[in-house]
Amino acid sequence: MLDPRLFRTDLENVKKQLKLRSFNFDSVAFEALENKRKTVQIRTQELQNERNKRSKNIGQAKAKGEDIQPLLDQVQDYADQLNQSENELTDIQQEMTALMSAMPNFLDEIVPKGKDEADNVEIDLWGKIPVFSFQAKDHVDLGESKGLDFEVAAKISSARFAVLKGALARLQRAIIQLMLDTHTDEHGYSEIYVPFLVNADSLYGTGQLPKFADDLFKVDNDPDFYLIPTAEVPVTNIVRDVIVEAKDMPLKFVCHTPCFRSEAGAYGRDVRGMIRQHQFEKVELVQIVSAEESVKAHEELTQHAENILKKLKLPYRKMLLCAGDTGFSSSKTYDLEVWLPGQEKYREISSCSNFKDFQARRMQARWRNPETGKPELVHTINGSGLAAGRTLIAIMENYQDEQGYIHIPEVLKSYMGGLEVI
RNA sequence: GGAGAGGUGGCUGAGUGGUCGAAAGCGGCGGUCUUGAAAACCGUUGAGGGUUUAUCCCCUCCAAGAGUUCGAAUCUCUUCCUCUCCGCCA
Repeated sequence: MLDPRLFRTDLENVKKQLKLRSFNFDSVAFEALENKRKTVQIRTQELQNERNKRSKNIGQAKAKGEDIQPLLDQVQDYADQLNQSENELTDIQQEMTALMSAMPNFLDEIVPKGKDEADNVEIDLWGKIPVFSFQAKDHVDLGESKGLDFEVAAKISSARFAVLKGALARLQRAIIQLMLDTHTDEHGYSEIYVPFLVNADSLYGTGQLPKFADDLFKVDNDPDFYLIPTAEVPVTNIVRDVIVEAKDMPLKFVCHTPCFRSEAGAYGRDVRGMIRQHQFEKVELVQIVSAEESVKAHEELTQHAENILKKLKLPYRKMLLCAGDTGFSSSKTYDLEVWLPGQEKYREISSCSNFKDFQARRMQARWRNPETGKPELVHTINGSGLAAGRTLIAIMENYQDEQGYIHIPEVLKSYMGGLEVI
């Protein structure tokens, strides 16, 4: 959520910022609503004040044993007026909140213009793309004889699910272990385990609701639960409605969870293989920091994700997303894209975003700044470190040999019980 | 799932219709005293919002929502959560 004060003090800038995101903002209608809000709120509060004063008078008169009937008569006509005014105010406030909840975050000024992923800017390139003396296979062909099974998954569930058996299942687990160990032991994160079903408030807090309900799996319950699309949701919401003490800042969490996405808008995209699934494993990094620290923390968190790719010796590039490709809640996002020999393309394996105070305002997540003694909104930052399913694909494809074997990367061997080749 | 007890400020905890945003204690902050510190004493100490240049002032918030009332932390209803016992269970 954007700061409501911006709408009152600098509406022109709001218009300009939202236009950068191609968000159609009717500022004239908004301003009219805002003016109405002001009038109604002032009137409501005056009426409330009047009611409070008169009620106190009645209380005092009664305490003295005076006749309160004349006072009661006076106050009669207030109830209706006040009630009407309060209802009107509530309606206006709800309308404004609904409007503002649907507005995307402001982009960081460094974010390049552009409409889709073709306009993203490469800012770093790491590793050597492997050159094979044979036709490289993709993970589907490589996995066929090794326990990567889409048919069984389709039978048990549906398309866009995968079953992993034997060494491949273990390899995915090894990848997750490596990530968790690296982030806790070397990057200073605390590991955390969280629920995979969350309530609507949590999804509102991180910005998936109300706008992106179609991307989520909803579980019929009263009240409804949703399967998490990313660990970002439960982990970030830890600080919802919390004022974090300065001594506990920054908060750094690493969390492994499965992620569930309906992929409603992705019919026909990436239908082959396990690039795009309804369920996948991910290790997520989340930082809760002060506004002052947030730029630095975002850079660092992205590097933490990059370190995993480096350890696995997987070639990747780092992209700064353009305006059109940056997510709703984010002000600035780096995508890490790993090289997939089977597709001869770089594909997203991590997305690291700085949400600034956008999620924090929705969540009322604050920290107490010792300099002012006052609660201030935190900044939230998160990124995949990394998506484990896609990491598995990347390893399969980059570490293949002519016979179709997959070699285990050096750093994973200790997690694989000595297994060198699958 | 059944029965019972509860949810009050950073924490403990009082408050069953009328200046209660809320006693008291602890903690925090400021001060007196001290070479310094502790102890003692004094003062201060929630969040959000409106208005304002600012102060003042005003509104809202005692799990959440609805209701009764001139007036609700206090009464009624619904929901959620926590604890205890029983049942079931990895």
